[in-house]
Amino acid sequence: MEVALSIDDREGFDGVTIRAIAGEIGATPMALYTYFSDKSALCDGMRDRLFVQISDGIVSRRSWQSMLEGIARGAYRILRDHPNWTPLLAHDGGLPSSGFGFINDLWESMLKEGFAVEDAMRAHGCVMSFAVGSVLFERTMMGAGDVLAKRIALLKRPVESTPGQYASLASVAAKVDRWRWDDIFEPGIRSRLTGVEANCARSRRQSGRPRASRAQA
Amino acid sequence: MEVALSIDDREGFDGVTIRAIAGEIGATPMALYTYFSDKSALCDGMRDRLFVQISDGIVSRRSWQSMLEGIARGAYRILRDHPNWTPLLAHDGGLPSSGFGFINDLWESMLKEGFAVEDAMRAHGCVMSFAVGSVLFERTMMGAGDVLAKRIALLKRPVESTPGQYASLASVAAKVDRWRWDDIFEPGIRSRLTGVEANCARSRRQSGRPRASRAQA
DNA sequence: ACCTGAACACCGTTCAAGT
DNA sequence: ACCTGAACACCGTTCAAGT
Repeated sequence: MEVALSIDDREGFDGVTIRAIAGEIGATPMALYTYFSDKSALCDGMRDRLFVQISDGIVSRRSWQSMLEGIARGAYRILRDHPNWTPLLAHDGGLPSSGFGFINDLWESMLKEGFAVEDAMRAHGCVMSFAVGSVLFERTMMGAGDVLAKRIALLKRPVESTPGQYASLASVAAKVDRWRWDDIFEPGIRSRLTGVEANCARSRRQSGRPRASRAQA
Repeated sequence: MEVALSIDDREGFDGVTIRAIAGEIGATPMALYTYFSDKSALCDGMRDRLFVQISDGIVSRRSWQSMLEGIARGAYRILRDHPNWTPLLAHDGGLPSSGFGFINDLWESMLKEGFAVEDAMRAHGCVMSFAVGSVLFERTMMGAGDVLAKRIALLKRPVESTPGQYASLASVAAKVDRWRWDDIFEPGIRSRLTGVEANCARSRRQSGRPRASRAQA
């Protein structure tokens, strides 16, 4: 699994072949079929490892706020550090089983704090969508080149080929090489988290349900 | 291109082979190489068509608000209707050239209305990340099965196999079959859009720059 | 410029055979 | 249970050849 992810990192998702993995661990391609039924199962395993790496970075699990923040930041950071892993997100399979424990704890904590079930999903979705969507947005907007220079070139190329046609695009492209994407992500994730917290408080007031535990907030 | 997207729809992304496309349009595989240099160029073309389909559904381009709302809703709706197209998002290549005109118009309108360049990117990213991230979140959470039943099964399976272990997961899973994801997405996108508008107003006050045109607001 | 058909180097996977 | 090696049906792509 680790070998597969490391190949993905270096060669891209298309480079992850059963033959390549086998070669790297010094075995025959068919030897791997003892451990995975087929390639789709191998991708499931990679998704599993991805989720583990994301949740491993979470610093605190004492409140739903810190868990939600941790899982969102982790997803963003890991996918930014390993852009070639993003195709794993688009694959089928649902939440990997390695994530059941964490998600269960997160939801338990949210429900305990007064979230309605649908509001918990809404909050969870709001924050996580922003995190993984940010990675996709940066890639879609700026391209997925390894070096920033390539991204700038991608955005500037059409502008230069037809001067004046895309004036606003050009004015943004001119600034892009001085951007730190974290400065875009950071206020965004903060804003989502405070918004979610405000919704929780309001939902608690409406339902008249008190907090289960003051200590966690 | 349309044939490629239709195969993607029916057979999944892995089914999109040069041989399959050629067979469907009644030609030899090698005949396609007159129109695409290689498979990566073919994927670029598919991304291009995807963007065109998304922006075709935009109802009004009179204000940056309606453009931003339109592109976000379009991305969400198209990807929900064609889940097998999501892998195209994870591919490299940057913004397809068919999107230059629209994005240029959007940014021009935002800059005119008083957004700083970085704030325009922030707002654009906030709304679009939520839209495409929502699709991914629903797939990651619920799996990508065609039928809702399969999604429920995916979430319920671990719960049933180890009863009581994931109580909160189970309580959410029990409600999932009555959910309409649009009811999660709808308030989310509304909230993002009003938030962005508030930020624009504040940014305009801070810079002391007046609106370029009252009519557009 | 556009299309063909044979060929090449790859891929996931099956199968029969070994330990 | 675990591993091998040959084989099969596929894939993207090259190449020489045709119009």
